[in-house]
Amino acid sequence: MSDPTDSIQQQLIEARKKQILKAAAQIFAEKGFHTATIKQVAKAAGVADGTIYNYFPSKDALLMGLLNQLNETPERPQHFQEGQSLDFEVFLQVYLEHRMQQITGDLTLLKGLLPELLVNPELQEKYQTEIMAPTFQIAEQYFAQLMEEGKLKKLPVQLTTRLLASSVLGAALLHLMGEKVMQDQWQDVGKVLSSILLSGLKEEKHG
Amino acid sequence: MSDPTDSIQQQLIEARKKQILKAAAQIFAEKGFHTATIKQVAKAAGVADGTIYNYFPSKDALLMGLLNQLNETPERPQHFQEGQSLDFEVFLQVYLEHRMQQITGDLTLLKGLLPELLVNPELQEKYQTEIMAPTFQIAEQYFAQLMEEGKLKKLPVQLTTRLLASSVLGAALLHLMGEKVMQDQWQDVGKVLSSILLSGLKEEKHG
Amino acid sequence: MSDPTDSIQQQLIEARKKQILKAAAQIFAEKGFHTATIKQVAKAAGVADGTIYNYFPSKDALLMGLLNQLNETPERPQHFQEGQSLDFEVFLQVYLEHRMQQITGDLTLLKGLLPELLVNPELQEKYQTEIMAPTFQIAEQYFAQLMEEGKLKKLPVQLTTRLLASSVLGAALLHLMGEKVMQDQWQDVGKVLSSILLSGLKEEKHG
Amino acid sequence: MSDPTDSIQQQLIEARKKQILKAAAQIFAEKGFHTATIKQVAKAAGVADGTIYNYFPSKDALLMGLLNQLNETPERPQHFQEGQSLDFEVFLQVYLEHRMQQITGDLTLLKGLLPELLVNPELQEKYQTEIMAPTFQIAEQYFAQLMEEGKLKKLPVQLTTRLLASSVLGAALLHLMGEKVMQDQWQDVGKVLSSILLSGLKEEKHG
DNA sequence: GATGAATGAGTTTTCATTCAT
DNA sequence: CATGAATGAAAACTCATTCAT
Repeated sequence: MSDPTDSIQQQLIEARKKQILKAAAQIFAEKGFHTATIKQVAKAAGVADGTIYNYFPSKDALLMGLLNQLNETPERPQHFQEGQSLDFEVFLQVYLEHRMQQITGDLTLLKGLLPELLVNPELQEKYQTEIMAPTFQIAEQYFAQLMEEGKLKKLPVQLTTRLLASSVLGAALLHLMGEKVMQDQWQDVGKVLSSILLSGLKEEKHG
Repeated sequence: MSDPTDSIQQQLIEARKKQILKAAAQIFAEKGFHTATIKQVAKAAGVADGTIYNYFPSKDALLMGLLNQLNETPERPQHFQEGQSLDFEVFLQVYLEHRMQQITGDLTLLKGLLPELLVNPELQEKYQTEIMAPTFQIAEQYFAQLMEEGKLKKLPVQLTTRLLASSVLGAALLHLMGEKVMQDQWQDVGKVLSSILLSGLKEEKHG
Repeated sequence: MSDPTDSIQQQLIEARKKQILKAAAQIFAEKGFHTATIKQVAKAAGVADGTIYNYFPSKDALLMGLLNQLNETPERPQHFQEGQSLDFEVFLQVYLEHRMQQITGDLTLLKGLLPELLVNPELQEKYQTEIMAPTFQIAEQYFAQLMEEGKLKKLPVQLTTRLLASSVLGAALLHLMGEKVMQDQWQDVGKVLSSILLSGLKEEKHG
Repeated sequence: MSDPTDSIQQQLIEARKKQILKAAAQIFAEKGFHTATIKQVAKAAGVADGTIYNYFPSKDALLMGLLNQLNETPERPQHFQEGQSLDFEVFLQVYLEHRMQQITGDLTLLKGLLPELLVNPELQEKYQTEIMAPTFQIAEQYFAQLMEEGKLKKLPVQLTTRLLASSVLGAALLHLMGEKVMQDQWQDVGKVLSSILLSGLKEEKHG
């Protein structure tokens, strides 16, 4: 079989990488990518400066590593597939509540990446290809089917999925930017957002 | 009363400040706040490095200055007041289309600020107090009234206004992050978004 | 005419460059290129570390600058031309004595460059093209003519010029490497070398 | 008497040392002493970084080790002794041809040492005492005798031997520095050099 | 004795800021 | 006030050396 020693070595290396990435995520989120220093990350990870370079070739590579980590927990697409058996109304509500909760963690991480994501084309490309595109693709299929079945209004599918994502992303961003109401009532956001997205703001006309 | 020389002096100073801020906005948007250098801003503004420090005490102060500038063109609140005379449906559509168009410029600037906005508490505080709070306050009043009048569903007003802003902000963010669909179909975003926000995604039941 | 201010600026810049190069030559010669630090060069030049980077983009560029400086004092070729009017025997003697004297200064500089010259292809190329090739070209013409005129033996011209240079270079190298005899009797090297090169080591046969 | 185990141990240790020095010679020649890293040497030697430190106390010690190795193959002095039975003219020709061929290998190694040799006094001292001095001493005796016998011109013996060495060293250096002619016609250098050294450049006068 | 991950001192380089002209 | 050369603190990164396994 495979040399078990190798496997253990690999596991140790992976563990160390995760330890460093975790520290990086924390420090980057706290101070922002550029303001954060390798020294700070090293200290947070409990290792020496140089040790980080035994696992990542550069500070930029730490960012990439964080992205890859996001990539390795792609829980999102799965939800859409599970959702296929549910009523859409229920699904959206459940999905958004869960998503809102989850995004807080993700976004603390994203907070460290976002600045670079806006400016660094290489990172942008990676994020688009590896994270956004796959998610949107599955969502599009799901929405297209629902529209086909007459359960949803006929709207431009691609834009609709992006706008759904936008509202979640935007809410999280306001939250990160320190908007008080968004922070105080964060637990209600999923419910209110799903309500708006489902049936709109307008009072429905009666009889 | 006031010494007219002073006034002219003041105007010259203001003009110089604007010239520098304009250059800063451009450079920060292009490269991001940290990657941009004072030298680059100075060159873009057509002045010497040192000159910038005659008008702004530090690089950080340039960011503040940009925020202040945003503050001085508060066209948004006005829209809500104008909207009071329109049908909400029409208003939202018009408002969103206009907002979407305008936000592209704003966000190019915001792209330079956002990183700092996520990380720098002082800046965050300023942005909250001087820009977001006033806008939301007016919007809240407007929405509260519409709900009162039965034109809108009864929803938590504060959260609703934030979510409205969120979807716009999120859309712009996706656009900035290089999302292809959002970029290609940007001109349709306002229409589709207002459609969703008004009457939701769900197919309305027919009698 | 041309703005005299510009000219003064240029002169100041050139003076500063020379000041830094001089310090670099000294420090590189003392400690060798790699062992020398920018801090040491800066200190020797009496400027701050950063100042060096206002004049040279990198430590490597300092080396290049030193080569260029060698290039700007190409006194050697001239000698060959002057030599055309002299008897070769006299010329070689005078030339070597002068060259030996001069090379001590040059080689102190070369001592800083040589290590890199052996290893850095870019530098090597530059040295070949800009310094050696032109010198050899003139020497070749001169020697070819002398051979033509029957004043010198017919030998492969190119190799002969290189070997002439070799013996000077080698002597200087021994000197630099600390060879005692070479150092102690340095003032006689020119004379002995020209004697050997002119009529060889062998005792000439008589009658 | 002596513990045979010790002897085997010693031999193993010596073998390991040679293996490491061989790798060091190669890597130092390729990249130069400072640019080369212990990691690279270790890899080339097929051992771990740390292992090198079981045999040499420091990176500098590797240089010393290489010098010692040169010292252990002192084939040169022997040649002079053999030469005593030959005609000087033949001897010089044969010797130079052989030396030229051999020096290419030596100098590839020297290429790695030279930078340090020019700068590091400790190394310089060692090289002088252990390598150059003995060689020159034998050569001096040989030349002094030839002059005594009237086979060579009376010239300052010490300087003459150094200049002989200089021309060989210089030629090799030009070769290492990438001089094209020297590289292309390397196989002829011995012949031309011996011709010049024997009877000089000047056309001998006839009758 | 062999290993190679961890260390951290030391290096090059950048750039906000100052200040003499 | 404008200028831009000088400054030097601070950052990313390298690598000889150590030492637990």
